[in-house]
Formats: sequence, C-alpha cells, structure tokens
Amino acid sequence: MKKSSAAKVRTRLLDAAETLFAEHGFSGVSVRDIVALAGLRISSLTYHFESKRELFAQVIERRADHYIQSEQSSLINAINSSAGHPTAAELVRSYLEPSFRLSSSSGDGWRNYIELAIRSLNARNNDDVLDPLWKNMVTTQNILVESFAMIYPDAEPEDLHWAVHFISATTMHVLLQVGLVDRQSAGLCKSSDMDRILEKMVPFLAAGFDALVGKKEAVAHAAAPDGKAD
Amino acid sequence: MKKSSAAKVRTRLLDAAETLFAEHGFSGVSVRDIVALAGLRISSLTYHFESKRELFAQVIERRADHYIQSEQSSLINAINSSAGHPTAAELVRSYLEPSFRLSSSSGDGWRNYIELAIRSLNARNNDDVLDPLWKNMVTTQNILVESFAMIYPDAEPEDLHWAVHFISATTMHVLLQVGLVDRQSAGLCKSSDMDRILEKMVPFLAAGFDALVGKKEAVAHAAAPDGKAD
DNA sequence: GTCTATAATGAGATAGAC
DNA sequence: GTCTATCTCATTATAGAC
Repeated sequence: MKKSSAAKVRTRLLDAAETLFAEHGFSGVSVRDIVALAGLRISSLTYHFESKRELFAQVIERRADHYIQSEQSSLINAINSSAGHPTAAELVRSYLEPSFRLSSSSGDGWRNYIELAIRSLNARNNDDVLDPLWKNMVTTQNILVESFAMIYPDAEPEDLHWAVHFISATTMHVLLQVGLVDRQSAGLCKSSDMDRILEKMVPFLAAGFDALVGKKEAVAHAAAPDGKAD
Repeated sequence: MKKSSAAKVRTRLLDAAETLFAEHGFSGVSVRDIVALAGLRISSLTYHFESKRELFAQVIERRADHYIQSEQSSLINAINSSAGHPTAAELVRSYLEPSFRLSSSSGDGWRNYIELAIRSLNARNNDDVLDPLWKNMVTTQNILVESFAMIYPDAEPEDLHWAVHFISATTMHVLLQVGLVDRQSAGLCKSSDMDRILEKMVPFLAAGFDALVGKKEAVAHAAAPDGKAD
C-alpha cells in the first residue's frame, strides 16, 4: 500500500492544488488548504514537491502538452481534411472545439486547468513557470493566422493578427465561464453550456473575420457572390 | 500641512493599492507593499481605512460610478442621436469607446482600475464588495441587448444575449492588454494600441452580430442577396 | 512515505508616544 | 495624523520519530 499509493497521493495533491488554484489563484491558496482538501499533511506535500511554487509548476505542466496538442492537431486536421482550403467557419470551429470539449468533459479537472491556465497567462505578472505555455500559445495563434492567410491570400498580415486576436480574446473569456450572461439573460443563456456557445460562436467569429479581412473591393455581408464562397 | 495632506495621503494610498492590486491581485499584495509604495507606514493605512479589505472596497468604489456612467450614457447617447435607429457598428462603437478612452487616458490610474475590475469580476470567488459593480454591469449589458433589439426586431432574445456575451467577452479580454498578439505578430500589432484596436474591432463585432442575429431564413456567409442589407 | 512537532518568517492589525 | 514598536496569528518549510 505504500508504493502504489505514492503515485496516487501525488495525483491527489495535484488535483487539489489544481482545483484551489483555479478558484482562488496562486496567492489566494495556502499549502494548508491544499493538503486539507487532499486529506494529507504539509510534510507530505513537501516530500513529493519541494515547494508551493514547484507544485504550481507541475500543475501547469501536467496537462500542458495534451492541451496544446489537442488544439494544434485539430487545426492541422481541419486544413488537411479540406485539401488545404477550409472555410473560415471550419477553421474557427476547429480552433474552438478542443478547448470547449475538454472544458466540458467529465469531472472538473480540465475545466479547472483551462481556467487556471487562462487566468495565469492573462495576469500581468508573468511567472517563468508559464514560459512554455506562452511559447506554445504563440505557435497555435500563428498556425491559425497562417491558416487564414491561405484562404484570404490578399489579406493584410496586420488584419489577420487583429482578427485572430479578437477570436482568441473571445475564446479565452468565454472559457472562463463568468456568469454575466446568465444574469443579464435571467437564465436564458448559460455560460457553462459550451455546446450551445460553440454553435453560436462559430458563425459570429467567422463573419467578423470575413468582415475585417475578407473585404477588399467587395462587401462582406451583402450581395457579392463572386469567387471566395465556393 | 496636516489637514491638506490628509486627503492627499488617502489618495496616495488608494493609488498605490490600485496599482498593486491590478498587478498582483488582492491576495498577491500585502499592506506592507502598499504603504511602501505610498511612502508611508502601516498604521497610516489603518488610520484612513480600517482594513485591507475595506481599502480594496474603496479602491473599487472610487471610480465605479464614473466608469459605469460613461458606458451607459455613451450607449444612450448613441440611440438618441440616431433618432432611435443606430447601426450595429454605431452601437458597438459607443459600447467600446468609453472603456477604451479611459483605459488609454493619461496616467495609469484608469487602466489599472479597469484591469482590476475586470479581473475581479472574472474571478470565480465573488466578493460581496463587487456586488454593485456586478449589478451595474448587468444593467449595461441589458441596455446593449435592448438597443440591438430595436434594430433587429425579429431577433431571438437568446441570440441577442449570446451576441452581447461575445461582444463583452472580446472587450473584457482586449482591455486586459495581454501581450499575446504582440508576440504572435512579432510587434506588428500592439495590445496597448487602443485606437487601432477600436478601429478594427468595431467592424469585426458588428459583422459577427449581424451574422448571428440578422439572419433568419437566409444563410450567413454564402450568396443570399435578399433584403436585410439595405 | 507519512506522521507530529516546530522552526522561521511574513501577514494583518493595534497601542501609545509625539 | 503619523510615527515606532509590538501583538497575534497564519504562512512556508524543515526536523526527526515511526
């Protein structure tokens, strides 16, 4: 019962830390809170991780590769499966889908992780621990930019970056599942209903993208059925 | 030098707290940090504010009315000045403009305040201190929903709320000025360039809105040049 | 590997001189 | 109104028994 529960204790500590960090942030949580939730003692935490900060680092690291890979392979898959010419809506959907699916998967683990990652990356104070996550996020964004560049070959690079900026901004905030929309709509919309949000968000963002980047001499949303669409 | 600097000391403490809370969050800052930045002693803080939490509450409260009023009056103004029939782009612009203007106004005060407010509201753990801010945010959102309902009378209420959700999500994240777009574009776009962002963001969001809400039996992104557009 | 016990430091808040 | 000095408690981390 010692060797096998060793790994399990480690996992329990990571899970507890993930939950609490997601809820209250790094500074808002004490190691006492963490070991209490895990049903352990402080010294057990120090045995498996050398410090609170190191524990945080490993919480971030644990799911990082899986998360990044899900996003990037989904994008690459969308490009390949459409013979290198996906629609804007397909690209947006393939960008959103992995995060949304993971965030609403069973258990709170992935939701907590995604919220923690987003809040950490959005903080002003950028801990070195987050550097790999940052780097991979930049890569993902650029895959999206380059994918869009393929279907909008005349677009200004600046506009592509702004559009992707807006897409990721919306995405990151939506993934936080802040309850504002629940309250403003008196319960008609739920910020946790990721399926419905995906359905509504894809056309919203695709049209925004087209308006910002796909104009040139044609108008975006009015009568201009030339090329582009098929 | 005592009476006149009394108010100034209070302000210095509020300013220091605002700056540090915006940078590191409530839990990430100690009262020692705050009084150090203000060039004072802890007991001075306790004299003017009874506790750290009370200081935080007054930081939030200090600019709340001005902030909320700017947003709401800008929206109401947009409706009135267009004789009750503004365009989607006008509405979006009037929604964004006050926050953007304040955020990039001289000094860091407003930028810090807005970031602090957004991060606090987006936290899972909702302190009672934020209740008035929450309430006013919901009101603002509903003004926007109702304004859009005027120009899209056939829209489903649910879609209006989702669209406003996406608009506010983008806005809140953009206002945080996270440097992702700076890095992904290698400096071509700056997340602090609020003027340029406003210029690009208005058509993006307006088109997204139109695609989500302004459709009905027509298709969103393909050739369907009937009615609607004029 | 996990425990109890405790060290060492930092936290928020207060007392009382001036 | 602001200071110095201090209280009290919570925090991270470690020592050493088992």
